[in-house]
Amino acid sequence: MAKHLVIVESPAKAKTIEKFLGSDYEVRASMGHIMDLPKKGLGVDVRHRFSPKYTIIERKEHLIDELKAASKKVDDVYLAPDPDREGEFIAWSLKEALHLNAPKRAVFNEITKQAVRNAIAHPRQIDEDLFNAQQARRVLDRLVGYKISPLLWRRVQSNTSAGRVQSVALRLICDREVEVRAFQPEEYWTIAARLSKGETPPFVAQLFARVGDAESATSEDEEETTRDHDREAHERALKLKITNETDARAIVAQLNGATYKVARVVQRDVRRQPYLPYTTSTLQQDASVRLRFKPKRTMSLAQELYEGIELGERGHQGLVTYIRTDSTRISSEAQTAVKEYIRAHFGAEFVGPGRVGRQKATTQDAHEAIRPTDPALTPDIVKRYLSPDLFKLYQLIWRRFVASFMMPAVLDTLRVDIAAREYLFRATGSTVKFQGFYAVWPRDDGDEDTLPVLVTGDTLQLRQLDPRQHFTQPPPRFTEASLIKELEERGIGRPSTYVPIISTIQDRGYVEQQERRFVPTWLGETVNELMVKHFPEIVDTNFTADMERRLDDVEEGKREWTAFLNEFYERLRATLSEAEKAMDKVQKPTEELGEACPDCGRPLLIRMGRFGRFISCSGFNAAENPCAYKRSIVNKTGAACPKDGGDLVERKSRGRGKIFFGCANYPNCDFAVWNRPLPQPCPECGGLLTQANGAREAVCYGCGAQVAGIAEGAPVVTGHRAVPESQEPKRPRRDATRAEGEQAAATAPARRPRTSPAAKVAGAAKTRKPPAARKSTAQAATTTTRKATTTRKAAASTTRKTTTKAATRSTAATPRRTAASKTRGVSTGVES
DNA sequence: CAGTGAGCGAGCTTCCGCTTGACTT
Repeated sequence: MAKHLVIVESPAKAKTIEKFLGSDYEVRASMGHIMDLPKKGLGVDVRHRFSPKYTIIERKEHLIDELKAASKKVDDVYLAPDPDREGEFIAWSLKEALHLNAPKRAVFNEITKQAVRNAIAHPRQIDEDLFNAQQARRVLDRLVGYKISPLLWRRVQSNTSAGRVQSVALRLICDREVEVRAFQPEEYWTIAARLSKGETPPFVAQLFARVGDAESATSEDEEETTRDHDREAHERALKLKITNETDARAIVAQLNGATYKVARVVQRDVRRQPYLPYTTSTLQQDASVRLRFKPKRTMSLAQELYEGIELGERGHQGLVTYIRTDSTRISSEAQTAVKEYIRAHFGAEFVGPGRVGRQKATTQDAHEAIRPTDPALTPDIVKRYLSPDLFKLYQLIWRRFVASFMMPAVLDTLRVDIAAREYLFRATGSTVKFQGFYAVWPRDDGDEDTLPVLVTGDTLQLRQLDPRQHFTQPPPRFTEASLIKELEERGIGRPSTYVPIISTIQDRGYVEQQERRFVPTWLGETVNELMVKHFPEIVDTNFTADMERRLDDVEEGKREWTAFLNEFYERLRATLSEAEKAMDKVQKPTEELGEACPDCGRPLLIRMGRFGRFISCSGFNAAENPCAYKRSIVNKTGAACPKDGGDLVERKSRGRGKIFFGCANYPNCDFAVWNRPLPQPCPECGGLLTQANGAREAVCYGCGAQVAGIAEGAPVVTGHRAVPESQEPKRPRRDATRAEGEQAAATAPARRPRTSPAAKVAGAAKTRKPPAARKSTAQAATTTTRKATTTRKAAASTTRKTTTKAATRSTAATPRRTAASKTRGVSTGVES
């Protein structure tokens, strides 16, 4: 019989800890919060020190009864929720709900035997200040959400909401949309030269400067002593900007007969540091980019890895540590284990120091980074027990962690400037001199581009000059992953809320996804404008960071939580009453369609409805002879209905608004599918093809044939979506090339200065180079992977931008319940 | 898996953060 009861938050954690503590301890889970403010009503007495009314969370009663019963059977109870604000509140809640007399508070921020035993051996009391900081956070969020939302209901529409986090997320998306709309593409040209030295394979150099423009070329000595950003600034000054075809052709003409001479060769060793282990946010981002998992999918897979997998004879085992964390910290036990693993499998020279991530103001550090629980469980070992997607995610986490404790990679890089008349070309190349963490982690693009051996004064042969037109690109709209990244960097939201935030702004109808990117709706823009105008403090992107600073003071006992709230609420009350007066009721916009109603002849209108825009008769409200004619604005797919040959059109389901595809002749024809129908017929049976696997392949609705490469060979031509999702090109932000059929530049780097549209000079040359340094031949070879260099059709990057708006929109009949005979399918040019 | 608008007036909506299943789309 157990003598002690330990309560933690997560059941998986409970299982692990029970093993550490032995049979005297029973370990149970609270499953997160058990008490909260009531769902209905404010639940806060703003006139009496913000006194909160806490209630047991629905569906938690039964659990609490169980815990209560368990607590009666033991000598003492250890409250061991996470060591952060929320955890302290859960501990307090448990004390209240279970009517505990003198519970002990145990805290550990890593799940290791030593840390857990130590925590149980040295319990403390519930920390009043930490608990108060949570109350302050909770009450502030309640006040913001439950005070502002009702104003929106009255002035905009029902079921809308505002909040400290969601309103900023919406604002980021709206601000970006403004930038995208205001963006003016600028033309620029690059000129690449294919050069060779004697018989060696040719390489590519990019034109980057005109010597005559500079006072003098930088000497090599200066070069080496100048800091990188100074040098870049200098080079920008030299940099040649070609803005039109005439100039480009003129330069090409001059360069065609020129002599190409190596003017300068700079050889340097460059160290590439490994990345830090994953936090929730970085895992979501990386899984999105590398595996194309949505954050929601990533979390659900990660949860499975965390809860444990049946590993044959090894039994049930949790494969990764806790998955909702903001920390890159690694327990010393795990550090020892991974270093030992690296030493044994790669050699001592591969063992690195491990990097320490910077702590941000908002970091709570309650858990370790996301890492494999045991580095010896390699992806290869566990592969047979995992589904393909689970395996991919585990492999990503495993590699990232092991890499983070390996040595930096050392690159032997070469930068070669080539003079031709007064122009300078540049080629860069690099070879891996020491693999370091590249032994387990895919290397970055460009780290293996090589050049022939070149010496100053060498004369080179020009093989080809390649002038190319480009246009600067607008900043990209947010994806789920890039929005999470932005929020995380600003300290907005928590690991457990990144995914729900995305759901919220979609469920409210504030934003929609187009080609995986967020576009605000009319409602979203309207709500955002009202928030920016009337509640600028709340939607200020620094609001949360400021709040956190003040909460720190509360945690440290330097400030009363009620004083903090008082100060905030005074301002909120003032802005609320101001907004109440100044905020007008929003009128939903309507516009003339420019077409007569087929029923009564009055003009048709485009109205804003609950589900977006639709067409209705302006005589809807007429005193005499009112007319209820209406129809939807629909997108055609270009495919025909296999039942009756009607157009298959995009529809939105009720509720969540998930898109499906139905026959335009509904309800006379009820054909509908989830997958997007493709215009081209099945090559096997001539039946209806539908997109599958994110457009990588197609499946025939008729005969079930799977067709690969459909998307590659023949793009969807409905005009609505020229570039299917999975083909969406990764491209440098402002550097899409227009040359059709040519290879685009390397895949987009994570960060590129937005201000510099000039072509990237580096990383263009690809020929063999006699290895300056022999590559390390560690056993790593088997686990080494190479990041596939994605070369995509450059055409795609421009089509995406130019054709998405030139969609073939047409209307199709929407039946009226009363008079189905009046349905019509008329093509209109409805576009904003 | 197929809605939508005005006005009447009732009654409803809403926040963020911590955890998993038990529910049907």
